[in-house]
Amino acid sequence: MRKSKSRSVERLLRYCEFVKKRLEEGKSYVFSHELADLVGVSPAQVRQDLMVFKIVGTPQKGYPVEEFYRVLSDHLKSGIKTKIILVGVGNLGRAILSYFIKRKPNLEIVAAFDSDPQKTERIYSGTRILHISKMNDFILKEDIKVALITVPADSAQIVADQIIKAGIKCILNFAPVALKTPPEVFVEQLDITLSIEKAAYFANKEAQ
Amino acid sequence: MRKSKSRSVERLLRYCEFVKKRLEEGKSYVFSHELADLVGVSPAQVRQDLMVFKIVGTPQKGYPVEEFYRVLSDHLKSGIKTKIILVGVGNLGRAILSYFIKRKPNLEIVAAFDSDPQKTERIYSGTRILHISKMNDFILKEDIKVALITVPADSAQIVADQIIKAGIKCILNFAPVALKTPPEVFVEQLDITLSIEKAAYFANKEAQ
DNA sequence: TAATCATCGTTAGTTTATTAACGATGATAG
DNA sequence: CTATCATCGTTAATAAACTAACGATGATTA
Ligand SMILES: NC(=O)c1ccc[n+]([C@@H]2O[C@H](COP(=O)([O-])OP(=O)(O)OC[C@H]3O[C@@H](n4cnc5c(N)ncnc54)[C@H](O)[C@@H]3O)[C@@H](O)[C@H]2O)c1
Ligand SMILES: NC(=O)c1ccc[n+]([C@@H]2O[C@H](COP(=O)([O-])OP(=O)(O)OC[C@H]3O[C@@H](n4cnc5c(N)ncnc54)[C@H](O)[C@@H]3O)[C@@H](O)[C@H]2O)c1
Repeated sequence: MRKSKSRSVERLLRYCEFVKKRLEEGKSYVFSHELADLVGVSPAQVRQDLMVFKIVGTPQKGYPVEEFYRVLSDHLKSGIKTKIILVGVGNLGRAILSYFIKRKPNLEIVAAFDSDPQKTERIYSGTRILHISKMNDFILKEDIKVALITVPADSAQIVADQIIKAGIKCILNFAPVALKTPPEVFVEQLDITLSIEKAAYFANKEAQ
Repeated sequence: MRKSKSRSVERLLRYCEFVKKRLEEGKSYVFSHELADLVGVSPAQVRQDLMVFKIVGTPQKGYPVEEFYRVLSDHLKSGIKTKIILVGVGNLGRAILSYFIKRKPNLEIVAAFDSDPQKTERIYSGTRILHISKMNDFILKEDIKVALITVPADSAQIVADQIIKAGIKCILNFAPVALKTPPEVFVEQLDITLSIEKAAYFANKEAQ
């Protein structure tokens, strides 16, 4: 899948959350440099992001928060509740489940799946844990498009194949393997270990 | 900090791990397209990565695994054990602690810190959990350069300021806030929620 | 009144990241 | 023996992401 403007989507999501808070605080305007600080880019980048959506501000007051929020939340569909499943209820999977409960109103982890019968057919942190054998039907019936993969590396590709076949279009993969997927499927890789190794690399470099 | 060639470092780390496995399997050569598949880039990119390190191969056999591993592991300092601390022993912090125990020989989480006295002064999954008040001295005495931040968003900046003052040079931040840090500090942001929101965005877009 | 100022929208330029392309190589097949 | 082939090293081209910079605006200050 084209990841087109993937980074700008990240920023837009953060802007949207921020201006929502502004709105609730009763503030009417926001400056590009405030948003720039929020996400860690230059004000020029922020202005460019907003230009695309024809959100116009004035040099005196900045951008009008209300219109800003309306346009962005409409584009980002932040009103729509997205149903998500999680596959692999291990240490990481449970951490995510317990974090997400009631945290984000527009994201809902509607079920989790595991191959271990000891872990399934119960509720964890408000989420149903079902056996993997029920996954295919569940995805189809509930029309799920987004999945989080938190199974061991060996199983990640197998799981990916299964869920894509069932209709999943967007995957967040925490397993440290590059998934082979058809081009229309969006895959985001979140490799915690790799990130730590990278940090370690720079630490050792800096020290010469 | 200059993130220079951050992406290529990620790939090099994966190549290194892969050729190590090759070596153990007794294979002598590897082709660029095999490495390309591994990390999800073109063979041209792989060849370019290796060119920098003067690792030369032949069109007939590919790249010699032994020299490949020697050069890369030397550059990546994968022999050096990097000491890491973790701050914030919540759900995510504990998941990481239990994952890392004995998993990566060159990375060691030597201690974890928390502000909650109920969670500290004990061992979790083989790692000492100490009270945050002992963090500064620990970083100094043990000469720690890498830290993982897994505290709530409100506390992340405070923690970052503390650890940077104590000497931390590389931070992996799991809290959903952009940290303000001096330019010489390497910060990697791992925002799980943002990644999920991004996936949800693409899922809703695809559906029109 | 006029100078100063921060910030705007926009265009141009820079940096980083990645792929395309091309001549060269030498093993293998006809 | 010669043509074909996959793959090499390398350079050029392209794409993505971001910053710099500039004229414009209008409020504020001198
Ligand atoms: N926990 C961490 O902090 C951490 C850090 C870095 C990377 N990761 C990666 O995240 C993933 C999960 O890590 P973890 O620590 O939670 O592992 P874990 O072993 O605790 O949990 C894995 C879970 O997946 C289940 N599972 C295995 N095969 C399955 C299958 N085919 N279908 C459905 N469920 C299956 C297991 O029963 C288990 O519950 C791994 O790929 C790991 O490499 C985790
Ligand atoms: N758990 C997840 O799956 C998940 C998902 C997305 C984002 N995150 C982010 O990761 C971070 C941790 O998440 P979590 O679910 O583990 O939270 P948590 O509330 O379970 O744990 C946070 C821990 O940090 C400790 N803490 C708080 N302030 C501190 C301070 N100043 N110094 C030291 N320790 C302090 C708390 O005592 C607690 O143990 C959060 O910023 C969260 O937004 C987590």
